[in-house]
Amino acid sequence: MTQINPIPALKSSMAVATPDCAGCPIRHRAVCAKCEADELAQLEEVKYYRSFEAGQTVIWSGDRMDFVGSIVSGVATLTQTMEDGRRQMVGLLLPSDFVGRPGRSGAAYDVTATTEIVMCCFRKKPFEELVATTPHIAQRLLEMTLDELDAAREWMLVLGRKTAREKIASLLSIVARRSVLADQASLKDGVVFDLPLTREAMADYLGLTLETVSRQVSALRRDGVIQLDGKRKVMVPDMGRLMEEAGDDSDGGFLG
Amino acid sequence: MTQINPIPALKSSMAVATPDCAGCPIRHRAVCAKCEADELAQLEEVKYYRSFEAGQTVIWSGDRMDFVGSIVSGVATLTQTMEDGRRQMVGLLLPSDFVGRPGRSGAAYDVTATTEIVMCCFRKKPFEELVATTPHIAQRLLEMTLDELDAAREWMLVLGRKTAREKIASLLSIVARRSVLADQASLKDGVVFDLPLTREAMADYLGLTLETVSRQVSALRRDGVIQLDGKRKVMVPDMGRLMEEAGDDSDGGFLG
DNA sequence: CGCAGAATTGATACATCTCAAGCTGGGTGG
DNA sequence: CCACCCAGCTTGAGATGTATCAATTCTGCG
Repeated sequence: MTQINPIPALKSSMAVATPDCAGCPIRHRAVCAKCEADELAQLEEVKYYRSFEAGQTVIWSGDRMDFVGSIVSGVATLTQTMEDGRRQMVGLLLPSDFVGRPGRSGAAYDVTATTEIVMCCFRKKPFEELVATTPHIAQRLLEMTLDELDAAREWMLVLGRKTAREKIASLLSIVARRSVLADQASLKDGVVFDLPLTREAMADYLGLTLETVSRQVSALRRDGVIQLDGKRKVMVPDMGRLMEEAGDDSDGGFLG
Repeated sequence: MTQINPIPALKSSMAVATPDCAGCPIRHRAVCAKCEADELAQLEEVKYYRSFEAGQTVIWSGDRMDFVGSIVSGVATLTQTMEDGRRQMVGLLLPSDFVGRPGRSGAAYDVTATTEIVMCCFRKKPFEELVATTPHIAQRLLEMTLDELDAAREWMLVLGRKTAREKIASLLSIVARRSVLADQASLKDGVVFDLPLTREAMADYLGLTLETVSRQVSALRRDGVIQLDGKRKVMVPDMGRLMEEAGDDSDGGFLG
């Protein structure tokens, strides 16, 4: 089903087409961020690129996983599904995020590409050995896992205690902040970014129905908190206002 | 406010009164689980015990943290609070769980003792150095963080998609499983354990109001899924039944 | 152009929240 | 020793936010 492209056939982005760590767009933020040249060389021996189309499933929960890796470009999601079909997204994977758990054989969640994505994969066994022998990799992996844990806990507050409107505002606010970090967006007087999620995906993330998501997005637009351009582009004229709507303290260290 | 007891004054448990790693009840499950004798010796140099009474706050969110550590006995909680007072519990800390984040100066959450607890604390600075130089500690910390991340993600499903009744059943089921692991409970035909949480704390964990928690606990008792003995002791005659009520797949690998 | 997937909007149902009384049990002081 | 007290808990009745069911209306694309 999932075809393997050791050297990915990319449509547009040539930057990733050359699988050389030096020019990698996520070099300084991914699991390899702390690596020295020799350590990178070791990683390059067990690495390969793989791309997935929008909508494609990267791994099914429970499947054997023979690789771990980083998102190089695009957006993927981590979801959990109950027997009766109820679904909850438990992670939003953006460029530089890590996929997979060293030391576990099977995938714990469904991983799905929501846009076309390119992944930098490492064969699992040798990568685990590198984690054990290369402190720079182990340290970075710990840092990233701790960050993910914080993000998951922030999300628990969103899911457990926030209203539908606050949930939408929280999601937009988080994606906006990460977009600015990745410099994929501009900050001028406002912030503009792509939100590559359908209403249904947003609902799965927020523990809502897609109808409620639609209503609340419309309400935020009516109230001037956000502007929409087409289906995917979001403009936030005033980040402070958005974060107020999210129920977060004033600026959360984002501005100033 | 928080008094320091380098050698804790314990009422009953003499096992912990001697701060010697060899006889430590969490020796094989805590952050030190993988350490060799020499590594333990290094840890012992920067470790001290500290105890907190039930209800006492261990750390306030935002406070400077000069230590990290393990829960030796008792139960503590990690909570997040919004400006308007809404609260969400984001972690339940049981014996062997780790408190604090290496590499961060301030606490991100409120940590509160819900029973009397004993902590094995490590001075933060030297502990961070040990993490950097002792792979066995760094590896174990990564393992534990990954486990916590999984737990947080499981909790996201509970918060986002489960009904009030399923939420209660999920909480009981999780505490029951951990109690069995810690052998603090018996399994015979059923499972018995202490639930050291008030209705309000349960509500904060589950994203419910305390009234809804009370109603659903009563309903589960009426339906014979659980039995209560006093305010804290819970009996589960049939774990499979409880897990069905939680919406989890049949036995989740717990039985058989 | 016209189709299909995605999004919006409306009307109603229902689970949980909110507000408000009581209850219970363990500790305390008269 | 018993009455009181109080935090924690239970129960009830009504309010409300979100889900559910059901049409439409967009939007991109073949």
